[in-house]
Amino acid sequence: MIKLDKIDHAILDTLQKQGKLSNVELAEIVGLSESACLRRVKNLHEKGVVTHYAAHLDAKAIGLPGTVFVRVSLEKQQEERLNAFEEAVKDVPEVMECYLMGGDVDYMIRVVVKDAPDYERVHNILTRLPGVARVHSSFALRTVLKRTRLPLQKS
Amino acid sequence: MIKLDKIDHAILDTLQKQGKLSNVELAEIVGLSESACLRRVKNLHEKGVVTHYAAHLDAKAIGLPGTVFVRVSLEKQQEERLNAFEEAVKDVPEVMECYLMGGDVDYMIRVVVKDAPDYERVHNILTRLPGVARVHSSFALRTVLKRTRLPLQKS
DNA sequence: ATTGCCTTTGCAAGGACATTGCGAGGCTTT
DNA sequence: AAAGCCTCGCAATGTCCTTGCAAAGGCAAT
Repeated sequence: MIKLDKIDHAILDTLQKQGKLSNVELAEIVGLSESACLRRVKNLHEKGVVTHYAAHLDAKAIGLPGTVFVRVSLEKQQEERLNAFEEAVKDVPEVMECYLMGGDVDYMIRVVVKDAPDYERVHNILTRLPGVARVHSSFALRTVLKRTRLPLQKS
Repeated sequence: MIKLDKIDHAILDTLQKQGKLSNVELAEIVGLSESACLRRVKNLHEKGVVTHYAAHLDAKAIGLPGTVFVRVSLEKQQEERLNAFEEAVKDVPEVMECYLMGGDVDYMIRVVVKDAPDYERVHNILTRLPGVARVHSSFALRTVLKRTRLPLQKS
């Protein structure tokens, strides 16, 4: 794990909130000169702490207001089956997150959709992925909170 | 809903992948002049399609490799109770997502943590939020896929 | 405490970029 | 067909990014 001092934390915390901030503004916020600030940001990239920058869209504005949590159980828990499913699920663009779970369910998936009929389409895709035995869907009625800013405490 | 043409889609799709792209590079990718491209990007901001830009961090690199899905049931489903819980959950920085769910569970929450002991701390916080009756936790064994790029199909 | 080494900083300059105004072209409406 | 509107490309100004270099700070060993 990479050592991060207080200024690094300030940089990361700020860039998580305002990724498009100019370097001069960022430098002023964290209390560094432009060059020193830019070097630290670059370093955080090279060390892999910052993976990438992304514009975030309003899901409603582009016609994808729906969120569905899908729990997928596979037929067998063989290694090759897991890989086949995992590779296949990456090709479904509506799938935003996928986690291998402990407990009675194999995968937890978050899917974005236009509406209920649109989810039927995605549902059919998911049930046909390799190794899938059961698919259990839970619709979200409303998004209460969606955050991209990871908490940066003292490590 | 805002009307988006093919170029808008290209802009959004590109900025979702590479939010730090310079305007000149973006203009070349989408096949526009710099000024025209910049105006469209600005417009997408003003219309609320693009909400903000964010740097994305490697959760492992900053010591938060764990993901826990938490299902929270409230005591009563009164409007005021929902609001109290929702406002309180926003103040828990480890909570990255929170959805009001249909079905037998009230809220679905995704939490990031350092490890199991760290989750105990967060668990205690969550159980003490206003109106909480039951908290059911599911640890993710592994992150298979985490995407920030929403699918932009023909609407 | 002092020396030496290494890291990180601030300053300055050149080059790249963002941002505005202006006129031209295309599309829709009447 | 003509008018109006929207969006485009071009050009110029101001801001920002980016690199080199010398100085200051932190750390370890003596």
